[in-house]
Amino acid sequence: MPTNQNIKVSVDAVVFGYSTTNGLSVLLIQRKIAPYINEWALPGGLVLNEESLEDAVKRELHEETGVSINYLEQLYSFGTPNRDPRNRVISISYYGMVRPDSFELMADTDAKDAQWFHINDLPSLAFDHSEIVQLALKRLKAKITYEPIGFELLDEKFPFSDLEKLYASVLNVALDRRNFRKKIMQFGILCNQGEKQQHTGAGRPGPLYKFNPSKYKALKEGDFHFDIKFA
Amino acid sequence: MPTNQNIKVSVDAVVFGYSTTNGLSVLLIQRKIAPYINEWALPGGLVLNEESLEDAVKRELHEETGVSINYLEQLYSFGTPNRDPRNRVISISYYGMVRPDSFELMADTDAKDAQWFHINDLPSLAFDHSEIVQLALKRLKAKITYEPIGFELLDEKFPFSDLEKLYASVLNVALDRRNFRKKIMQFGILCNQGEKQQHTGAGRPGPLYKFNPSKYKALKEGDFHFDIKFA
DNA sequence: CCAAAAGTGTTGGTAGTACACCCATGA
DNA sequence: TCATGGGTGTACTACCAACACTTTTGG
Repeated sequence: MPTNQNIKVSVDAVVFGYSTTNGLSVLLIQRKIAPYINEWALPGGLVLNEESLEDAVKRELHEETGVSINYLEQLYSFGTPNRDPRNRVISISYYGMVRPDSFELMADTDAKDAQWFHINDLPSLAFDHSEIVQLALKRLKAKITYEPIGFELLDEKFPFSDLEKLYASVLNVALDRRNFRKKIMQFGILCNQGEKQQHTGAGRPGPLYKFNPSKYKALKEGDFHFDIKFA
Repeated sequence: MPTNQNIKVSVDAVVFGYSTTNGLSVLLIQRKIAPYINEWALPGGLVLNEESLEDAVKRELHEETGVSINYLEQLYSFGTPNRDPRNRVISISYYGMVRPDSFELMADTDAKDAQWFHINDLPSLAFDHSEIVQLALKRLKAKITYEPIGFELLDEKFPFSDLEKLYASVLNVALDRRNFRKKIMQFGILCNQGEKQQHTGAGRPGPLYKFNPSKYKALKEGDFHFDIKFA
């Protein structure tokens, strides 16, 4: 085995957040060190010798932004020889989701600042990170139609309309309220919590729901398929 | 940037082949060097310093088996700390397809032998390569239902029944001949070559078809979706 | 003329889409 | 009482699944 290989391995995370008021956003850090000093980039960094790839992503993300993630999935590995101007670095990218309100952002280590940016209003990014974000978005849009991952972006208890707005805004389509509700309800993966929405301003308050992962798992064992396709 | 990282980067290829008589197979090499000497493994090896990941896969594949590939796609990156007993090595895996008859296998460099193995009759594999093959198979099954990649496994000109057998054997289901034909033909992505099958033994010979990639591309620009779902 | 594979239509069920009005609440 | 958002049913359409006999060829 030749040992003259000189390539570094890093991980990067595309973390999506969602709020009914602001829509879909991505978590970025402002770099404290060269290259691309002061520019915005994905949280991430070199993998430690004894650490799994997932652990590396979670560690870097926590160090740089203060965010801990629950849903995380590998996206793609980027290895073009000159994507990093210093050495050759391949990046194994991940994407994940959090509820933005559940964390206070705290920049640290290599990051000077950490912020949420709306998906349609991203700054230009360091390295090939724009490409990574676009790929992650594409994957999110696809995945949300055939796996119930949208719930990772909502509060644990949510009114039905939040789910509807989430789908409409992520998929960027207008959808029929009645048909959407019918479909989701048929799956039987939501449980009504018996509570009502509180102080919503105007309008009739609706009940709060909770996603039931064990019910979903049971259904998946059968030949049931979660599948949302609208327009 | 700390430079004490000591991780090597390799690529591995899961190459699928298909023939109407033998069904779906995977290309494996027998290792010439330790660890796992003499055991079967996926073709692959370390990425060179100046080489893209795809180039690395193609090079290793060609060196070790004599096969050149046309369709190739990234699968997943495996990075568990002890997956290689020597050093830490992360592997970026790819999967691809060839028509097995179009190459004579020639083992070389790290490979002592190179052979096709039927997907249901694989030997035990070195490293975590069994896991990689299983993942590739899962992806192939999924992908063949929503992208017309099956053609990569057939001869350029093929009788309709070959396509049908391919789907039946990859997806491992019995499918309705009339409905399958109806669906594929509706897409309009096959062109009849005006030739007939030759010396087929018994039975009525059918016409030969060719996949029309530009027609498919045109359709995809619209809101058309290739989609085969049976049983 | 027999065996093997190719070719071909119709029907019933199911799931998707389109669409409009009433209800509960807060201001 | 008005504005805002929540909640609900039906009819039409389009697609999918099931199903069997005839045709062409080689032996």
